[in-house]
This record gives sequence, structure tokens and C-alpha cells, in this order.
Amino acid sequence: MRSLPPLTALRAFESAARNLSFKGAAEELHLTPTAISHQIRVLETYVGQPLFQRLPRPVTLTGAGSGLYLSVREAFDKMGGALQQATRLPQQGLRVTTTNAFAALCLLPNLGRWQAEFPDVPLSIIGTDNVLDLSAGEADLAIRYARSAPAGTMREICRDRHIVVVSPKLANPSVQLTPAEIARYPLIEAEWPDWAIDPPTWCNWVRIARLDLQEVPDMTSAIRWRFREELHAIEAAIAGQGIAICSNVLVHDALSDGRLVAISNIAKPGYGFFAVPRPDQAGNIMVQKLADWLCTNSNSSQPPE
Amino acid sequence: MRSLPPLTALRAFESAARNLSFKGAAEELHLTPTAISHQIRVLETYVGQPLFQRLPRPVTLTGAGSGLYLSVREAFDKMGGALQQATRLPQQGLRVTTTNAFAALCLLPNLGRWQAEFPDVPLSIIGTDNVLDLSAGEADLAIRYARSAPAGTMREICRDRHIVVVSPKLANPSVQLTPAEIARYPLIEAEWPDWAIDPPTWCNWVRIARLDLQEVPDMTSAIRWRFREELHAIEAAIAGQGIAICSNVLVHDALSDGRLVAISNIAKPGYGFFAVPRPDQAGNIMVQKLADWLCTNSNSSQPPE
DNA sequence: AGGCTAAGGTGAGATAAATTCATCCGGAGG
DNA sequence: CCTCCGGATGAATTTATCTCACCTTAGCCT
Repeated sequence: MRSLPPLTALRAFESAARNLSFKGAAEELHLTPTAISHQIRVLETYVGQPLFQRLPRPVTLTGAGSGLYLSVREAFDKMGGALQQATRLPQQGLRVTTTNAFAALCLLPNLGRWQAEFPDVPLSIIGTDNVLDLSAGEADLAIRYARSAPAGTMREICRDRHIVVVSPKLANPSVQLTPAEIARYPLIEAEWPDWAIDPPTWCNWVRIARLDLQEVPDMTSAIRWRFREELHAIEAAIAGQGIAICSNVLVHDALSDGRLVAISNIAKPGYGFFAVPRPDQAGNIMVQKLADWLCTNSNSSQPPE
Repeated sequence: MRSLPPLTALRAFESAARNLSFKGAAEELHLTPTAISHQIRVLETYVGQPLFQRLPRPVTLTGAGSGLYLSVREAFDKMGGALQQATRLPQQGLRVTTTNAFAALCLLPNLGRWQAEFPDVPLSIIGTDNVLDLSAGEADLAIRYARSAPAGTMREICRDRHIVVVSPKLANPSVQLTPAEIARYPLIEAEWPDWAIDPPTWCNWVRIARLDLQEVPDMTSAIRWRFREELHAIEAAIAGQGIAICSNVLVHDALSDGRLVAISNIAKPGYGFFAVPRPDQAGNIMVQKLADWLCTNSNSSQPPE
């Protein structure tokens, strides 16, 4: 029941024409090349003639195609600009809630980049280990750390692994240590709530290690520090107080600037960080941009795709 | 998986803003007001603020709304123009196939209007009672006369009734005639193939008439003229050779200029005229425009909606 | 007031569009 | 000759979009 221009097809066309590649367009629009191919075909049927020359391989625009492209591109630019204009920039900013550790280690270091990109949209970070009620409007977006996507999840920002780290002040960074060697150092871990499944504790790490290796001592006796706050565990490790087990995402910065080093190749699969929007504004463009931005600026060594 | 501007919502918004009425937009886009309402809401969520003021009843644009409207409108205009440009105007024109009667009585009289609207697209009319093979490319659009929509139907152009007509030269136009009176005139009918269901013949008309009236004579003996071509039957009626039973759509022009008059209120329900496109170009914009045009210019006394 | 109509809002469910999956094809490069 | 890469195709599936039935509000007419 639609006899008006096939807008979706036009968007696919615009991207394909700009990239001169269906594959490229697919990536840009987060789609498969197949989808682009189908949409281009719809548009070609609509106008009654081919818009691309498919062979030779780098696809090229036909005469009609390039004429169309110019105008369509302008039209999309104009629309994009108008939407930007019309978007209400939240006055007191977007409120993001997340754990203290993620806030301190992954969000704060990147805030400068956010401000550079969106100077008009202040971000307020609500670091808390309480789970805020989004429906009640306590925040606009939550970053939740869980094994699988919570209800209402918009996207998975990244997925971590639980790794073993130490300050180079304490141990020689050039060698991997065996579990027995690790057990000779003071060990650090964070406390986890009872309902956490397979949290990054030494107890669970030992269980994993024993799957691969013969000789893994019981390490519980070596645990010297235990923190209610995961962030404190990491800071303690950086301070050279001992060897910690923690999320590779959280210590990403510390690893890259050498304040910490990974000293075991035994790692537990971890959890995911999930962006969960306030239900009534899941469609809001600024919320979406924030989620996008989190994906590209979240220290994720292994993006979820 | 779409994070790009909601184009469908923008189209709904553009129309609603232009008409300052959701209902108006709905009609323009061939949708229900509900659909518009939903789409506007999507867009409002997207930009994070209302675009319309709903109360006082004639809806009005908010500040953000009117700003958006201007640009969006321009963008759509540009796109529309570009698509028009890119559309290949078929060189030897669109080929429409239909029955001789429909071609002669409904198409040909309106060709001037087509040419006025689409001077670049010649129409070639293939009047034939053979059913052409569209898949084989024998024509671009068929207008098929059938009880219910054939496979591949794009839309129903109109639906007819089978009525009783006579030339005012032959009978007094001011009164309705009874079956008995009709039977005293020479009767005209067209031949119909065996597989036609309940075709407009006198035999079938009598059957209908007897449902309402007591006294309906057998009329088969009064049939004077029988034509292979429906068109000839109608021409014979116009020439005053007798009383004919035929489609009200086909004789629409003859009725309105007084060459024929309807002389019985007993009418059989008829068939539909269906626009069936060549399968591989059902999406072609010119084919669609032709179908649209047929709907508005087809003499239909009762449009299918 | 009361009752009517006309326009719009809501949410569940139906429908049609868009997307993916599995598979195939043709050219470029080893 | 084989493999890899980008694209094409058709069926299956997911998702977005639309409709339906029902509700609310404003304006209008007795």
C-alpha cells in the first residue's frame, strides 16, 4: 500500500554510491551486503533502469545513477541537518549510571572525547552499585554488567575476560607466572554479591586453571586483600600490593600505559557490558549516539561484533 | 538494528505538517490516521521533544516542528525531483492490454488527459480478447475483467454492474420499463466464453429479475442480436437496434451524453477491472502512475474503495 | 446539561516490508 | 587450476509498520 518513493532503498543507494561498494555500504548501515543488493534492485526497478554497472568489479555508477546520487546525497544531508537542529539538547545532560569501577576506569578517561564531539550535551555520570530504576526516570542510560543481555538492552558495548594482573613494581613483567608462583604473592580480589554467577574470584580462577594444568595449588590462603569495591582492588594492584584478578576491560588503560601487566595466560570468560536505555526514550537520537559512542570508546579490546 | 534517521516517520511528519492534520496526511499517504499518529510519535521520541501541539484541535506545529518541516520538505522535494529525473521514460511507451470494449470506451476517450499529464510517455493500447502473457513481456500492464482479483493484481480499478440500456431513439427515456415491456423490444447481448461465471446475458438477467418480481417472461425468444464482441453489442444499442445488457462502466460515457439511457432498475452485480502489472516491473514508478491514473480516469461510477 | 460528531491516542495483533541465511556465480590473483 | 572476494538470488525469518477496536477530548447543536 505504498506508492511513494522507496526511502529505504534510497538510503542504501546513497551509501552504496558514495562508497562505490555494496559491502562498504552494508558496513556503514550495519547491514549485510545482501540487504543492500536487494534494496538497490528495488530502486532500479522503481526507476526502470540500472543505476550501477556491476562488472568490472569495482561497481560504478551509470549515468542515471550518478545524477540521482548527487541530488539524493544533498537531500539526505539537508534532512540530517534539520533533524540535528530539531533535536532537543538535554539541558542538564544525559544521565548515565554504571558501576563505580566502570565509571572511573572506562568513562572518566574518555569524557574529553565526548565533550569534543558533543559540546552541547553534558554527561552526568551516576556511579553506583545500586541498580537504578530506569522506568522511574532515575537515569537515561544504564551500563549493566551481566552474563547475558538484561531486558530492554539496546546493545552490547563489549564483553570482557577476567585476567590476572600485577604491577611491574612487584613482579617481573617479562614472564608468565605459573599458578604456583602466583600463589607466593599476596593476592587481591573484589567481593561479589552472592547472586553473581562465576564472578572473578581466585576461587573460580583456580577451578578454570585446573582444567588446563596439573599443578594448581589452593590459593585461598594467599588472598591478602579483599575489597567491597572492585575499583579498590584494581587500585591496590596498581599500587603494587599484590596480584589481582579482574576484568580486562577495566584495566585496559593501566595495561597499555604499563601500570599493570598481565602475568598469566589463564583467563576466565567474563561478562558483557550492556547499554540499557530508559524505556521511554530508547528511540531518542542522543541516547543512541551515546550508546554508539560507548561502543567505540569503551576500552574494549574485543568488540562484541 | 537501525540507528539512522527514521525516514518513514519523516515522510509522515512532512505530510502531517503540510496538511496540519493527521487525517489529511493519512489520506494523502493511503494510510490510516493511526499509522500517522504512531509515526509522529516515533519521530518525537527520536528528537526528544514534541513536534505538534495536539490541543486546540486543529493541530499546530511547535517551534521545533516548524523548523524541521521546512528543511524536510525541501529535502523531499529534491529527492522527488531527482527520482523523476532518473526514471527512464520508456521509449516506445507503456504497453497496456485490455479488452477491445474497455479500450474503446474507457481508455481512448481519456487518452488526451494522459498525454497532458505525461507528455513523455506514449501509451500503446493492445486491445485484444486474448489473454496476453505478461511474464513473457507481451505488455507492461493488463486490465483484466474478472470476478475476483487475478494473481499478481496491483489494484482494483473499479467494479461494474450489469445494467439494461437503450437508445432514446428507440424507447422513451423517462420511464423505467418492466421486464414484460422490455421483452417486446429486440434484445441485444454479447457472447461470453463458456468459462465466464454469470456473464451479462439476458438469460442471467431474467434469473435475477425473477428474484424481485412476479411476472418475468422468458426472454430468450426476443434476443435479436448476439455479438462476439461486447463493443459491437454496445454500438448496436447506441444505433437503436434494441435493448442491451452491459457493463455500466463501459457505457458510462454513452449514458452521460444521452446516447443511451438505463431503462430498468434491475441490475446484476458485475465484475471488477483489475490492473495487473508485468511481474518484473510491478515496482516501476511509471507502471504505478499508470495504475493510479486508470483509477481516477476509468469512468467508474463507483470507485472500489 | 446531554448527546452527538470529528480528530486524535493507545495497545494488541495482523500484515507487509526489510533483512538474513544459504547458496551460487564470475573475475582476479596465486 | 584452485581459491578468494564481491556481488546476485530466492526462501525463510525477523522486524517494522499498519490496522483494528476501543478510548479520550474538544467543539457543537439542541
